[in-house]
Formats: sequence, C-alpha cells, structure tokens
Amino acid sequence: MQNVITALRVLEEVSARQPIGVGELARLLGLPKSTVQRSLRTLHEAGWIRPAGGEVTRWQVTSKALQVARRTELGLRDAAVPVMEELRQRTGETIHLMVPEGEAVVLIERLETDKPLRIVLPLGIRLPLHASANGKAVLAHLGRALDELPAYTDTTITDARALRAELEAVRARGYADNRGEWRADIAAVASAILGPDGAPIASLSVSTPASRMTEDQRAQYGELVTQAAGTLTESLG
Amino acid sequence: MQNVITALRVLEEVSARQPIGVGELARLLGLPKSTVQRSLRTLHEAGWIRPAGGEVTRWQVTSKALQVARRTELGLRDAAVPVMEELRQRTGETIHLMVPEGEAVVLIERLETDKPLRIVLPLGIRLPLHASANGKAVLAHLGRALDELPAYTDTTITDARALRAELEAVRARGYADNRGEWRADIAAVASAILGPDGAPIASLSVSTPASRMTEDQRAQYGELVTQAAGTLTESLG
DNA sequence: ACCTCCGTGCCATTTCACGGCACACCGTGC
DNA sequence: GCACGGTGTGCCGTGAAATGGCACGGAGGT
Repeated sequence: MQNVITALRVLEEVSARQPIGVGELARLLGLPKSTVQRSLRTLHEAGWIRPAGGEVTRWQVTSKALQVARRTELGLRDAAVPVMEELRQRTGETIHLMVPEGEAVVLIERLETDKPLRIVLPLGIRLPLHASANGKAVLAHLGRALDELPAYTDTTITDARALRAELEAVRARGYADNRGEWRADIAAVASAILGPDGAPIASLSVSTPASRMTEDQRAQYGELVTQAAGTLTESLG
Repeated sequence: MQNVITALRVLEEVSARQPIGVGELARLLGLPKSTVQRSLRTLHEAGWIRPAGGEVTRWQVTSKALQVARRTELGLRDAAVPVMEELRQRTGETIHLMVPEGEAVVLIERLETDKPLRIVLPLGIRLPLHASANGKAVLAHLGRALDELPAYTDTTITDARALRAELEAVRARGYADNRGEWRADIAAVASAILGPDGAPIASLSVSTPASRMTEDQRAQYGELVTQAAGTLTESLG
C-alpha cells in the first residue's frame, strides 16, 4: 500500500506548510506532480483537506484530524485540565501534560503562565525521555533501559549509571526535575500519572525559565506537581 | 486511490473504537478481513497507529493525528485561549471556540465552568449553522443562504425569511444567541471573530443550561463575548 | 514576444491491491 | 476428546488501478 504511505506523507506536509499547492509539495517530497495531485484529490474526497480560502489550488487540512486526534487521549485530557488549572493557579507557571510514546514523551495539553517570559512548546512536540522532566518522571516507572543517551546541553545525563541513580531518586521523591538538560534555559519539575497497573500513562509538569526557578521553588513546585499527579492517578483508578 | 479511502476509514474507526482488533473493524466497516489488516499494517508502518497496551492485536491511534491537527488552527487557538480564560472568569460559564467548516461550525477549543451543571461537548463536534449561537454568529457575516433548515427543537428557526431577519439583528447587536434551538435545555450567546477581509474565521460563545440564562445575563454575556471577539479580531488583523 | 512557473489531464505500462481461502490458535461446551 | 465459534495471520491468481512521463493551457515576469 505504497500509495497510502505517500498520501499520508502528503497530508503531513500539507499540515506543516499549509496553505500549499501541488508543485511545491511535489518538490518537497521528491515525488512526481501527478502522484501528488492524485493524493490531494483523494484526501479531499475523504474529507481530510480542503481548498484554502478563495483559491482552489492551495490546500489545508480540515478538522478531520482533530476529530481523530481528540478521541484518543480525550478522557485523560478532560480529567487533567481542571487539575492543571489549579496547579497553574498555585504556581503561576506553565503546566504541561505529556504522554509516553515510543522513545519520547508527547505534549498533548498545556496551560501557559501569564508572565511575559514564558516557555512555549507546540502541542504534539516530542521530548527525549532522559533529558526532560516529564520524560524522567515516566521513565522512573517504566522499568526500561535506553539504548542511547544523546547530549543536548552540558547538563544532560549521558551516563546510564547516573541515569539509573537519578531515576531511583525520582521514585523516592515522587517527582523528577530538569536542570537545563534539554534546553539550557529551561527548568521543570514533573510527576507521573499512573494507571491501575502501576504503568505510567502520562505526566504533569511545571516549566519555567531557568532563571526563575530557585531551589526553594523547585521543591515547592515538586510537591505541588506530585500532589496533582497523585490526584489524577486516583481519579483514573 | 480507493485503498487510501479505506485506510482512512479504518483509521477513523480505530480512533472511535480503540482499542480494537481486525475482526471487529472488518465487521463494522463491511470489508474483508484481509483488506482491513493490510490497512492496519500500512497505518502502523506510517506511524499513525500502534498496538494498544501489551496486546499486539489491538490497535490505537498515535499522536500523529494530534501533530497534524494542531498545526492547522494553532495560531488562532494560541491567541484565543487567554481571551477565553478571561471571559470564563468574568462569566463563570463554559466558553467555546468554533470555526466554520462546510455547512457547520466545528468545536476546536473549550474552557468549562466549574459549576456542577454544565454543558460538555466533545472537541471536533459539528453544530448546524442555523441552530447554534456560534453558527448564527458566523452566518451573519458569511452572506450565504442555506438550502435546508432542519428543526432540532420547537424553537429552531426553520423559516428562511425569519432566519434572515435574525441574522440582521445579530449584525446590529454584535452577538448571536441561542434559545434552545439545537438542544432544548442549552442556551448560549456568541460573537464572530473576523479576518482582515471581514470574513468570519471563528466564533466565541458562552454556553449555559437554559435554566441558568436569564434575560439580564444574556445581555450581559452578549456584551462580554462581543468585546472578547472584537479583541481577537483586532489582534489578528 | 519570450520564458518560466503553475495546475491539470492523458495514457501505456506494470505494479500491487483485492478478497477468497486455508491455517494456527484459544477458550467453551458437550 | 472433539467439534465449534471466535480470534489474527498468511498465501496467491486475477485484474483493476497506481504510476509517472509528457503535453497542454494559463498566468505572470522580464
């Protein structure tokens, strides 16, 4: 089913570059124009894309993807948002909700701080398990070893032994933290939301600019995020 | 490209019924098992679905759909959420953000009230243009006539002439309202967010149980939602 | 007038999707 | 033990349909 693969590639490219036309897509994907156009027509017929604005030769994705996406983690999101709001109110900082997927954690919801200097990550972004607060919070309850530990900054944990020790501390403490390990100027604390079987299904975090996170605040936010995650763990059980 | 169509149908069905296996999907879609399985394999290869939990024979969608979905209305959503939050704070009621698409408006974001009796609509839901506050707010700036006006409740406007008069009032007033026209026990007020060319690109609403919306509140919420939509119209211009 | 880019449409070639069928597996019931 | 209904998987001949090169009409730009 090669054509399905190419059609989905076209869909992704449309979503990334919309509004966009046949020729540019073909160039970006390295495919013949005819193939791309057939894919576009088919995606249109299936209701996943539509002509953008007045012009009929440029395309953009419809809400079909949203309908598909939101049915997945919907229960989790609905349960989490009120808790996230309270957490933001108490901390005044940006709150993220992420879920593990493959070798990464994926951002599925966020509430931003109202402070002028803030972390802004796009929904759907994937962060490494070993170099993010959410990733480490999840990893601590996953019982899985990672093959590679690439460095992103000076403080990224790249030694498997050191990572194991860190995860042990996370389990004892209840929350994971991040001291500029993915981006040097971002700090965070995170705690995992566990399913009935003890497996991590998601993670909550409080993220701030590194310059704003003092040690006292780190401990305080850590307690708060652990409480919030615990609330969700229980409400899902 | 029939196979693309069927693969996308399979994807939608997986998202609606996940976690789900080959056989049940084939029955639901009326397709041969082999066809469904080929689609599943292909979708898996493309990274849109993954085995659910421990079992390798049940499937669920990945965050791919979220990544595609969220790049679409992302700028709008990011701009709208803070305004929506303020609006909820002022009204204490559920706030919806919807965009026009085809013959309907689609819910792309919501903030819920904390009151125990509340409206809860799923993200991605489609509401009729002529029988919802958001729909009428959009329709008032769309300059398009509808072919059919199906009735949902006793109060649904089914007469084209009456609808035109209503839309004229909406334009004069700045906001549209809904008096149980889609569901008898839901009331709302909504105001359109306009693009630089005056075309409606989205709509904000305040939704409450019909029992809670007095005439005074309707007018008050109407003013607030109109102000909020105006703020967004300007910030996008 | 030229040149270049756009989107669209055609069509012979050949790939590969289709779907019937058989198989392995696993509980249940008799 | 054996048949039965239910999974998910794998094979394969047939034939539909995806492919992609190419040509055409049009819109700007120089």
